[in-house]
Amino acid sequence: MLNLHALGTPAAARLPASLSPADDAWQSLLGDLGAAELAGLRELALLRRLPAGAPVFGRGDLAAGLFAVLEGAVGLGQAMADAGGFQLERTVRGPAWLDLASAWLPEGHALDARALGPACVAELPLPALRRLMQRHPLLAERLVRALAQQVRELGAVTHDLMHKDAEKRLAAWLLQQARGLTELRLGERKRDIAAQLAITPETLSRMMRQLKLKGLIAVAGYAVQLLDPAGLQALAREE
Amino acid sequence: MLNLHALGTPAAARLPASLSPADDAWQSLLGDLGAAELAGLRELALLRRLPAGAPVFGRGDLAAGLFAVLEGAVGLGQAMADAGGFQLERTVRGPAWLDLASAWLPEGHALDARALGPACVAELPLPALRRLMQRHPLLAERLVRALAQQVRELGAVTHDLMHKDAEKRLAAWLLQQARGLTELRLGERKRDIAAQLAITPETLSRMMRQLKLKGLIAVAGYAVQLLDPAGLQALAREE
DNA sequence: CGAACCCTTGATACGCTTCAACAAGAGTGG
DNA sequence: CCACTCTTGTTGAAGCGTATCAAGGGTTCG
Repeated sequence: MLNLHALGTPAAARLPASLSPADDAWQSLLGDLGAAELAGLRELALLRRLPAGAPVFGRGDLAAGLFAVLEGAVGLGQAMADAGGFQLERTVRGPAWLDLASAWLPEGHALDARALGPACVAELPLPALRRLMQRHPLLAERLVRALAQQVRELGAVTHDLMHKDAEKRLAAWLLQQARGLTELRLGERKRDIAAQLAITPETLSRMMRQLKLKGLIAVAGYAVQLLDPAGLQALAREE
Repeated sequence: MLNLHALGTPAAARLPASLSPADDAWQSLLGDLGAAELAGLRELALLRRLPAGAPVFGRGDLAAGLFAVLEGAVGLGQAMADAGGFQLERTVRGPAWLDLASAWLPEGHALDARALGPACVAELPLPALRRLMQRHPLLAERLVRALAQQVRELGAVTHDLMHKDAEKRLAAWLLQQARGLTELRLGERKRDIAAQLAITPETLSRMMRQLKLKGLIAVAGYAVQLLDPAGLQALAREE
């Protein structure tokens, strides 16, 4: 959803050279901000560059700040008992918020987070951010808006889980990933896509074949063509 | 979750008589606030007293403010084509927030809302609230906290839908409703409870019988006793 | 080359829904 | 007061959707 600026960043050309590369990320996370707000964010953000597989935070850890993925992808899920395993629940592809909510709550983080590839993660420590919010009401409002956006998205996810079967969810997911184009490249392992759709890899494989047989898509490895976007849309719609 | 203050309101005795009855509601929605913030809220809130079945807002309607249920219960779901039908997705039992998010987003409300019984609903118009937030940063922070709480709860719901079967969800729901007590009264039709658990009424009936046969609960109509809360907890836990 | 992944495919099992029938109130009107 | 109808909850039988288990083929990498 917020990945629009990830590739081209046409706005970057117009920004003064003094701005750090993370500034575009803040723009796409919080919308347009004034120079003062950006400077404040840049000053208080703790940037961490992580290798693939590195943990970002753990379930139950006390959250000292807000977390965002600036580059790369981070997985949210549950670490398994055996050290290597990781039951993925959602992947966050930068730039996007990773955990906006936990810092405000006493329970700490709800899930484990670990880098899926090399990634750059920012943490905004809560006390400092709070002060910045008091000086810049615009920033506070933008945070509220970002939280509202997350509420909306999570609500849509629960709705889909309750009312759409696997095929419908896959159709909707393909359309969302394609963002209007008719061709798309799967950016992660199919088993991870399956995890996000709350189905098994086997079922995902079968559903892909179904859509192929129905002439709605063409699949070649990790490249997918949407042959009939309108048909997919109709399929994805409920009832 | 926030219903704790709904019945006893032991704090009410300590408040000056000048405070409107809605003040306790604001306290339980936003936490302790100063007199100035409360006065501001009381001034800008639009209160509506609704008869059973009255619509509160509709899917797609532009949201002009934040909505909260002060008294009674409001259902969130989808109105059916035939005028009477209503596919319930979640019920909000006052005092609790009904829709904190939509006002900040351009898409409007995500679901239809209608009173399930006689209810009292408050709307906080966004422009006025925004001004109030700028004068009272504490209020802004409390709103952020409330949104974070919703993100947390919705995340838990999706997690449960993905990883828990019907029996586990029912066990968890019973424990949550009982709030530590060992006896509880079902406050709504069983089919509505089933809708919230994303199962059919038939399955709910069968699951209740299952739990009864396992000796975990005793059921008599709408009265339920938790005979073995620890056992329920163990059942509700995943794996 | 083998080893370790990943994806696919098939057979089978299980959970839940759907459909149909029935019992138990609550209201209504004769 | 008794039929009559509506609504709700319960129960059973059958069927659909998805998971699970097991096997095979394709890559990549040591």
